[in-house]
Amino acid sequence: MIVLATAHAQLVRDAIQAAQAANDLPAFEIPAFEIKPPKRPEQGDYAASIALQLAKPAGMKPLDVARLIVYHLPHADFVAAVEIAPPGFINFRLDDDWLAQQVEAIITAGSQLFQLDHGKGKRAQVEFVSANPTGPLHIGRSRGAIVGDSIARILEAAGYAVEREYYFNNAGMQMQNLGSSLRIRYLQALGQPVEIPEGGNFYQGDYLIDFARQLVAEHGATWAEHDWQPFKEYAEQKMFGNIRATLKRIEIEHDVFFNENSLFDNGAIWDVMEELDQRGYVYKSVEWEGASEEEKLKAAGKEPATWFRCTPFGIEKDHVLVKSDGTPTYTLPDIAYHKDKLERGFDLAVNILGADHFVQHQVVKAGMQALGLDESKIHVIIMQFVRLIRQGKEVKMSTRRGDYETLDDLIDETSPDAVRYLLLARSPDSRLDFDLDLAVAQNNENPVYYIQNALVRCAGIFRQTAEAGVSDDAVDLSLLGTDELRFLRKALELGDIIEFSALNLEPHKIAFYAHELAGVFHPIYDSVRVLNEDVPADVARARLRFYRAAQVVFKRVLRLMGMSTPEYM
RNA sequence: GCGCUCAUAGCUCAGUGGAUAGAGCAUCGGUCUUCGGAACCGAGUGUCGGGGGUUCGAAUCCCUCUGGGCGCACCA
Repeated sequence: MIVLATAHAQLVRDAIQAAQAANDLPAFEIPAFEIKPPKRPEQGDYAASIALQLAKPAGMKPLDVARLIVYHLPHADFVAAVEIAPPGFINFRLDDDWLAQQVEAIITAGSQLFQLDHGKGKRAQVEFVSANPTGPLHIGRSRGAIVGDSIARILEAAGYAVEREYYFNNAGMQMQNLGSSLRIRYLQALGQPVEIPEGGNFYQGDYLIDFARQLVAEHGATWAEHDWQPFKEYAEQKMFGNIRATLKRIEIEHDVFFNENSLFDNGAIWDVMEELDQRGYVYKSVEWEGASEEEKLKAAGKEPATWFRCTPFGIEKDHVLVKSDGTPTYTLPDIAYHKDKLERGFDLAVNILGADHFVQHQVVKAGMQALGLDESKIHVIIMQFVRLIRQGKEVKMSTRRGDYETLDDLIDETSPDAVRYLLLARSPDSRLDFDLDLAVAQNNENPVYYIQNALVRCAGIFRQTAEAGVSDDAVDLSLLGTDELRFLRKALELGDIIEFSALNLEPHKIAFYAHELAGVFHPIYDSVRVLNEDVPADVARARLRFYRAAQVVFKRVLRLMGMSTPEYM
């Protein structure tokens, strides 16, 4: 099937070139331009403002440019009429017969509807979640999880071979604290009078009490003399099981779990260090080169550390690669990790990060440039935070203490579909308030139900018509009315939406589109009946066929968002 | 203080150079009594945070001010 916005744009581009070849228009480079459905129906189905843009380079009036473009426009079967509107808009109208025939094209495409070849032969990687296994996933991670997986789905629809990756760290102090915390819970489970110290870096969550009970059930008291290490390993394994199970509930499964530690084991971080050094981006000092007097005073007396000179790449200050005690910071393996990504040959590597990691990603990109790598393949989506609202008040979240809201809790309270939709339906740039009461509400304020109800209504028609023996074989699609054609226009926009979302990595467009599509569907459902004595048999059959196509479109859209496609609710 | 980001209808938000700025919810009025009413139809609402600039054209780009959020570690 064709993507209409792109197809129209190609017609216009061909027309401009033809006009230039005929010397009707002077030679100039054709600028990037957009063709999209206009706001008002009287302005056609697709509209272009290119003639206005070209007025200056062409040295002509916009209206004259528009006339020339229209004159040279090649024929296309999907175009019924082209109109010029002052001051120079070109408005296209879709052909009704062609539109009606798209019912068959949609049904044939099925679950592969608007499967594009934009990324054909290309490999994309999306890295998301990437939470260290120190506790269950909490709400703060959930938005990135949904957005990351949705981007992966859209890239797949655009034709990319996509890998979902989870980057984690199972070494370091945090994990040691986790092991120590579990050890105390274990001793408690054995009845020993030990307490988790207040205020320390211990994990208070109840999940460790559960793990401790399981540990006692499996090993009895035999671990009582062990230090934190085996406890850490046990906790880590359990935690990952927990995290993966949670993610699976919202239809997220990663292909690769990348352990940061492997970059230490194979020496990759030291290779990167050496290369950065050779290129002149490493130095040893107690403070960074541009340090203020105040900073120098603070650093006085410290042992020298190893710094990454990243200010040449527009970063405000240099960052430490290796601490004075000889251990690397997070920055060094992170640079090595992204180098590894690029060397694995991905054409596109998308990284979903929280707003607090903004500077860190800049440093990593600087690292890529310093290494002479093509950092343009790395795309970072910075997400603003999610705020949880209950009864109009913010619910405070904390990973360390036990009183936080986990993603599991959220799914239990609402539903996987509500979580997927509500966390997706917002631009990543804006902060997201997740209103628990609204998400729990089973009423029409919740867009999830409005969208899925369209599918349920289709299923209802199919059940009833099957009983009544109405067939939709070999129907005459020209019997479809203007309402059905209106829905088809909107349905065909899905191609534009997928292409745009994939190109700009903006998955929230799909969520808004889904709601709009449902908004076009429901009024039609009311007026365009199949089983009604006033409806002639051949019209009923054509309409039934139409609803089959509608179901295909809704299913495709819901699956692109990782949502279920119910037949009953 | 510096960097990033956000500010659009009563509320939650779309809209990133084009035509008269749009949805949903809420509010008010109506349909209907059902191929699933979790529905449909109709009505009103805007100093696009303020100011300046670029442009034939700005919610959109630039500057500036105000007000939120997030960063500005030898943490990850």
